[in-house]
Amino acid sequence: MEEKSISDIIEEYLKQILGESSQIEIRRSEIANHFDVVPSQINYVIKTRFTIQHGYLVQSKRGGGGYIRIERVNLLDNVDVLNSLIQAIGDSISERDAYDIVRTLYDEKLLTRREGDLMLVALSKQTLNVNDCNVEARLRARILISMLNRLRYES
Amino acid sequence: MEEKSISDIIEEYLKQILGESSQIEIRRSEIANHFDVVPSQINYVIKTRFTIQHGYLVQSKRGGGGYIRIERVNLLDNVDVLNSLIQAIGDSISERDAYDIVRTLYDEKLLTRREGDLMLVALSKQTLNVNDCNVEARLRARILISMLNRLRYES
DNA sequence: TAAAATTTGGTCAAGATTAGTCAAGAAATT
DNA sequence: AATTTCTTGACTAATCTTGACCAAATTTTA
Repeated sequence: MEEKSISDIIEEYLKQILGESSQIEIRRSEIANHFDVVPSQINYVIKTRFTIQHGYLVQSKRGGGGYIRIERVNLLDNVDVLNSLIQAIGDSISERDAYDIVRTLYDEKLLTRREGDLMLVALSKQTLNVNDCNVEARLRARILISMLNRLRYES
Repeated sequence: MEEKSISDIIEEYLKQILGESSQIEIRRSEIANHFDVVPSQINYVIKTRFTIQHGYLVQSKRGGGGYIRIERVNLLDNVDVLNSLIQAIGDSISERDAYDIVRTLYDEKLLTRREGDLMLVALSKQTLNVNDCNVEARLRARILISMLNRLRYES
């Protein structure tokens, strides 16, 4: 609510800019300077909050004129994006990453809250309750991909 | 009658704040400090008094900027139906029986078509893909029961 | 043009900050 | 007296912050 971490604030800032155009290019050091953090914190924010699971593609370039480009994408509409998402899932996915994907679909209004919650409880560690974490993650991947494919065909 | 425990007092305090907005975010250490108890007592209060059976959803985040979020939800009045279904499922259920339950809920208009389909793909033999049939049936039961529990409340 | 210098972003690990778990003992209730 | 509930704290886990070191691209210089 009130005491947000600086990472949360940087996330909001970037998303606010992204609200105006669907793609932005930033200079890492500028953002870091603006929020008075070390440059690698920007990498941390991007790595934890702007993944494909969240519905973002990120590209970057080093050297003079370097940049970090963040692009907002649609997970289900675009076949390429959906494929890269399924590729990112692979045959195994953590509870956290699965949660992020469902959350993104909900944010994009592709799921109702009830549908999203039904998916989340089916993917939760508590429900799956498998001793072996690898087995659990593989099972979660199968369930999630099955559900995504169902959504894909029905939309 | 008797003295209130400190857990009761913390419960009242949280519910009072929840009376103003249907969702609150607290910092565990702040509440613990305010009532002069160890932090884990807050977990105890939440675990015993803010369960889904009581009509609350709880989420949390650790690390800097961490929080515990408590949300009040509206319990629906079809709880009895769901309870008896959960009873009937027990700790194991076949694909066929699970299908029938979902179908029944759909016919009773407790599920939309999409919700029902999402449940079915998550419960199918093909998705679960577990060698041992008993293990599979127990896993299916856990998933179905978790989903039915989600249907107990709205929004 | 090739090497060197400069300018950018990337990785990783240690430390800090927050919440979660569990079990033992105390207190209350039956 | 037995059982249940509450309280406490040691240990665990997740997340965030920082900085040293690495890699790539461009620009400058020999």
